[in-house]
Amino acid sequence: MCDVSESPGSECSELVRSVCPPAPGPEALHLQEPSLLFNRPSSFSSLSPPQAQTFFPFAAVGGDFRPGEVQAGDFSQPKPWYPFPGHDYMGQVAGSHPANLSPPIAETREQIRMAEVKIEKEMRGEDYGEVKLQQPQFPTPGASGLYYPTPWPPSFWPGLPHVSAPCGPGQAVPAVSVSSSTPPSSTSPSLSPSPPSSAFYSGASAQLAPAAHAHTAGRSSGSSSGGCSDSEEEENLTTEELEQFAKELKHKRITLGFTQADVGLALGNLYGKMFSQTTICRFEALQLSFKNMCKLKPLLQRWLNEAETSENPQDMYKIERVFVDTRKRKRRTSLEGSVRTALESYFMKCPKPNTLEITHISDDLGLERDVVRVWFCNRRQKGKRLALPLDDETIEGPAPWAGGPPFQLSFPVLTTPLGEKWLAKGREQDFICSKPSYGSN
DNA sequence: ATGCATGAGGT
DNA sequence: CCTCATGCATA
Repeated sequence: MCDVSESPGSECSELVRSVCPPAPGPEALHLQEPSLLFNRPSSFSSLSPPQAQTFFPFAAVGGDFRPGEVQAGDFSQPKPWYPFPGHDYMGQVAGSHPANLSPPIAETREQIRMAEVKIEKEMRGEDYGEVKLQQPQFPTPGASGLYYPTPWPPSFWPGLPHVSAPCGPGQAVPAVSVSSSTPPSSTSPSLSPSPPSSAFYSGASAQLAPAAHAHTAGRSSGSSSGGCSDSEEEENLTTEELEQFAKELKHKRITLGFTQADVGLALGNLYGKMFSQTTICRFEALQLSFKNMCKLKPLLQRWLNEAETSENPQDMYKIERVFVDTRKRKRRTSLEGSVRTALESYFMKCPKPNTLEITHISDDLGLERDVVRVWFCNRRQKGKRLALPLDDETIEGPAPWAGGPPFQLSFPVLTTPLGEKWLAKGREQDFICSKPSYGSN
């Protein structure tokens, strides 16, 4: 297939051009019922009943494409080639100012490392030196949603072949390079009553270290939970196992009164590798790559085990961890709805624009090139991890965005969220933006 | 919960 | 420049 890069400036550019009207009014979305766009086998609907799982090939999860929230108002320009409903973007106001006030205290090994190794590079004129306090969240036993009835449909495809060796050699998370030191400033501004914050990096890290390289590579038969003797047993987990575990994790976490952030911190406290609320959230929501899920599962499993057996998990896991990141992060760009729409349009036409195209787009929309580039990267990433249920096309035809849909799946569509994401992921499907041959196939 | 960003590791 | 893992900031 052809990759954009191979046909530079050709189709993509044109597409882009056609897709994008002059800067001001790029919104050109044609709202359609996703269901009309793709023929989803009936199995689909039957499988994802209550939660109206969207079969939307793209981020059905939130922000972007929410089939249900399509606002017809905005996009009045019918663009037949645009197969997706416009996502709505709630008034996102960019009025954030990172006001920071606490003295910088680098604590995370990452942060520390970065701080020294990296020093902000490009801050356009206005940079916002922001220091962030990672404020621990209190265990709000109900806050995050006490219950999650999510009846996930049983996934019916066995272990994904392509992901058999999930935790590939690729990027193992360096278990914990926490090693050295940087003694945490054991300040405990938060709630935890007991954490020996020192234990944070020191001991714990060691445990994981091996994991990093351990990667139980191969696909032996997976012992899904206790498998690897080593620290990590991410072997060949099946999607079912992961799904189940994620559910279990969430349930127990909530039951125990922990927030996602708590868990993330706990992992750091216990095993040296800390994670953010975001990551835990994505894990529970199965929004991580299969490989990533496999990698994290063992850690979470351990946390869970400990949390369950511990009499006073609260103490053990709630560790205050407040650090300040000295790094300066570029202020988060808040793209306007119309701009986003335009980007989406471009994306549909060409998910992988080349340099020139990116420049063109950024120009057209009046955005920084980098913003556009990153946007596309993120969009692609999202597209991969979320959905793409019918990636059959990937195999037999043009990418969904390249052409028109109605594909007939040769096998039951994956209905579980996991399946969709992971399948897509496992296939490593690549985007193709050169052929605007709609309906080809 | 998720949008935009960073950075490591690959090509 | 990309992918991927991950996280800050924010809706």
